[in-house]
Amino acid sequence: MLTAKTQAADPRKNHLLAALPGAEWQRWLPEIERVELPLGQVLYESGKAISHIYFPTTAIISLLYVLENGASAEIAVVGNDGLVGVTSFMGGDSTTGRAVVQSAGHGFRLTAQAMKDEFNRGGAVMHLLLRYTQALMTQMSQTAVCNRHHTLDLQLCRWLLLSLDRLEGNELVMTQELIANMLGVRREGVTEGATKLQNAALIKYSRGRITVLDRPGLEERACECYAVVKKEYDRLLPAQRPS
Amino acid sequence: MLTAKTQAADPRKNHLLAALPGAEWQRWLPEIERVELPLGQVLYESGKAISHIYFPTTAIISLLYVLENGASAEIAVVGNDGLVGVTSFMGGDSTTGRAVVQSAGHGFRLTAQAMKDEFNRGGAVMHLLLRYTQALMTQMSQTAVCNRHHTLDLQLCRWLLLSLDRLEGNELVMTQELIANMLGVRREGVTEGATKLQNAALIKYSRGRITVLDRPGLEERACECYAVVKKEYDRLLPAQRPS
DNA sequence: TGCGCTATGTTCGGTAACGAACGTAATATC
DNA sequence: GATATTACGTTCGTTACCGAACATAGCGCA
Repeated sequence: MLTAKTQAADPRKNHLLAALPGAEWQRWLPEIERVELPLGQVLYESGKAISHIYFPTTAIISLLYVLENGASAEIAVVGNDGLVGVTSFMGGDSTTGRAVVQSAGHGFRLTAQAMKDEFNRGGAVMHLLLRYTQALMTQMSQTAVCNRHHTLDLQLCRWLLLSLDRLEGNELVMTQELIANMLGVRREGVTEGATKLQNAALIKYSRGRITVLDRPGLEERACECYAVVKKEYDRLLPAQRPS
Repeated sequence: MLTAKTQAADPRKNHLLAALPGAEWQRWLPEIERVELPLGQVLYESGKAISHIYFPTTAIISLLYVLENGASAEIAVVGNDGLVGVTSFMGGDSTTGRAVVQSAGHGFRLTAQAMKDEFNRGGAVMHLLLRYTQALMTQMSQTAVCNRHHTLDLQLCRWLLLSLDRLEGNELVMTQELIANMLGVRREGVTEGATKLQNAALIKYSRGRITVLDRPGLEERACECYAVVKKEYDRLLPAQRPS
């Protein structure tokens, strides 16, 4: 019998969980645990062992790196398209980065050990996880290049689109300050960029709520980086429902 | 009987090959092929299927990304510490990046299919390759952050050290033009940075030959990024000789 | 209703890197 | 030994972003 709660939070909203073959899905079901992911929560910290792997459904997680002087930059973003904690099955147990909830919501989690065991069974699950990891590497590469060559305006468009893809609806709940931290720039720079986008009638925002008015226009304005990453995700992780 | 040629190019100069357990090593030996890697050779191209996996011994390979407008940036660098073509066993078959020989030398290669088969046997080899891939991800992350926050001078130090670690001796054969392409900056910027380093008696250079005079000084001057990556490589891939 | 907090807007001087053009010097080629 | 080529050096105006300081405006809450 489905309770209201389980209905409200279907694990299969997460694409990776949804892609599990029937047998694996049955095996995982008792292992996964639903968790709330409030804004700002740190899922793992640089150098520390990872305890759980997270599969976001409605939340968005930022993988970011914090320098000694406190400056930070986002390396990649994970939503219902993926999982947080690839390092568990890659064998490192820890990373040099940090994972933070960038947009509040929910997700499911599995202990790192359970994840490792499932991975080591090999087969379809392993290959799915590896393909996801490669997609993540693509996103990381593109971020590096984008940081180097593209202006803040373009990067802001890319970032908004990446976030939007991982949410329902067309509204983002996040302040310019937060965005600035993610992009590794000053808050004032984001204000400037956001103002331009608002003047162009692409978005509308007020006190931590950004509404996207013209998504095609935003895509038009974004740098190629967004499209490249999206295409690669689609290629590596085609939408699939298990039988 | 060892010929002069095989002596001059021991596959086990590559750390990953050196780390193979005895049984695997015996199985791989007839499969690997020695190749010359001249400056500028492209080992794989964006979007195209990878035919071979390369294990550099004396060459250095740059993984870089080229934007639509021709601008480029290095994502990571691979030498005798690793392999080029993780995408073969990660399942994607192709990448969005490009691999170019940045410093001429030699290496060994394996067909992508053979690599995939070896990987899929699981066990120690698979885990070794995955740990290497994680180390590579660390390098990519750090590059992204470094691109964002550090000045050209610092990045130049980091880059020289990364290259130096993958070569024998203390001399790098590469022009400022090439370095500029790798770092994704103008050649003039590299001239300026290199001049400063030379004035500080850290390096000496002339027409495509850079000699490192004071390596500790260079490390001192580099941003934290170099040390972080090195430490993570050492952690994930401890020097090991198989029994 | 007003107080205070937080989000956003604006300004100003400073700097790192860009883009382009041109100068110089070391090595290669004949 | 003259010339071409390639690598490096220098200059100048421009731009994107920084750092800091300060102004305003929406919103919760007493």
